[in-house]
Amino acid sequence: MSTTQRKAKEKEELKELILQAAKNLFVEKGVEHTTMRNIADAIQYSVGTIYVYYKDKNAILYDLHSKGFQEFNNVMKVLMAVSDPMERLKALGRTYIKFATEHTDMYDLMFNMKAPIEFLCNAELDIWHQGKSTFNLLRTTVQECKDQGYFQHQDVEPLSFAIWGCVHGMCSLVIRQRVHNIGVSSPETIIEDGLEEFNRLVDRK
Amino acid sequence: MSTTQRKAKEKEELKELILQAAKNLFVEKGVEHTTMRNIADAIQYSVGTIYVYYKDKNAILYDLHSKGFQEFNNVMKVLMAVSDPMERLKALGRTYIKFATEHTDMYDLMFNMKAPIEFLCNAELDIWHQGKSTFNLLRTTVQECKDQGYFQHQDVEPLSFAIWGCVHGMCSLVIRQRVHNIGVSSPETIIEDGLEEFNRLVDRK
DNA sequence: CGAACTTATTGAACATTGTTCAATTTTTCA
DNA sequence: TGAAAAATTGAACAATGTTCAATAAGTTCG
Repeated sequence: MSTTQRKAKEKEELKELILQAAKNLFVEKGVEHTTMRNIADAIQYSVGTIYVYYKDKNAILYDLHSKGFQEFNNVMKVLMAVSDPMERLKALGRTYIKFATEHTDMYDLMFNMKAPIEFLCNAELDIWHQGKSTFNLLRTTVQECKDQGYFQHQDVEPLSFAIWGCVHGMCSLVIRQRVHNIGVSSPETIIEDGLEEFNRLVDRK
Repeated sequence: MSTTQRKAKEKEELKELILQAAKNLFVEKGVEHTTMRNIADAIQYSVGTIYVYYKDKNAILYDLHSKGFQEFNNVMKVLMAVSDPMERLKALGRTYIKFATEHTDMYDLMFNMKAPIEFLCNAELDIWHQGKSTFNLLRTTVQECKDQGYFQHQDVEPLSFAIWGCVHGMCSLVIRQRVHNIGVSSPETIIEDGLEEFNRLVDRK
């Protein structure tokens, strides 16, 4: 069976090679300015080969999207070690922003682009597990804050969504360039400053 | 001069015709699934004619984006009549969400899509006036809340940005389908519920 | 070893896009 | 009316995602 195993491994390796080449090109020149032929050239294979390993361009995008969430999830999960829930909540926000600003293109792909979700819908996967589990980290943390006397008379799930929305919204507005040239005093640090003020709203019993 | 005036008026009318046809098609089948030929067919002109009135597809998108902001601005400006600033702040949020959920495609174009901003950058317009003036409505309202004793020790500009981010983020997550199939209990009303909880965070002295 | 069979790879070909521009039609006005 | 100006056309182009018959490489077994 060693040959079939080796074959399978080689196939996986080539698939990974395609994925990484695609990622590099996407980061370098943007998703919509990267062609299938570009990817093929980068790995020194012909266009046709890519279609053996991926159904279409969206499939590559979805795979990248998945890998991104895996990593994102891991980064966030580490923070569950912070015992104080309010501290943890703040840390989740900081880490989220750090990820978004350091991996702009990945973040865009994960949270803004339509392609990966279209692929997901076409594939008829009715639950988006990765998104669900990341959101659960937040929901759990907010619940624990509530247990400690924060957020009295507040509903955990909608509140968690609002918090997620706030952090995501700030990142999204900056990434999608809706804050540039708008007359904001410090565009470089506006997200961090925004988070600081948001934390002040949240950290009250 | 009546002929030249009429000519100018006719040109404007045709430009508007193109714009409305484009908008209808965009709403109907999505921006990226609407072709220039589709727009031409809809208005019973040939493709070439469109290019007399618009430099390229992005120019149409930008024009639509501008018109959208004009309307958005008008809707929001009305709320400045609400004298109590905290009430006004909440009304701004509600109205923002209403606009976003009722004109999904327009909102997407205005706040998420890259094309209009790319056009803006290429045109070397260094200030995005419409975005600026809408943000100022929010900033002014937050400032007035502060004058009334809310948001003590908070910085108005970053706080305004955080508030904007929260509302935008929730809308964006829903529109871009990042909340579907995630296990949230009430996806239909999640934005409104989220806003309600956010308002509870904000409405404390 | 080598022939039959399986798998992997290729790249020309296709349909569809945004965009251009020389040719054609329509309008203007002295 | 007829020549100049303006408006409109649609075939043609380059670039894109995608397909698939043809080719090459690898595997198996007598």
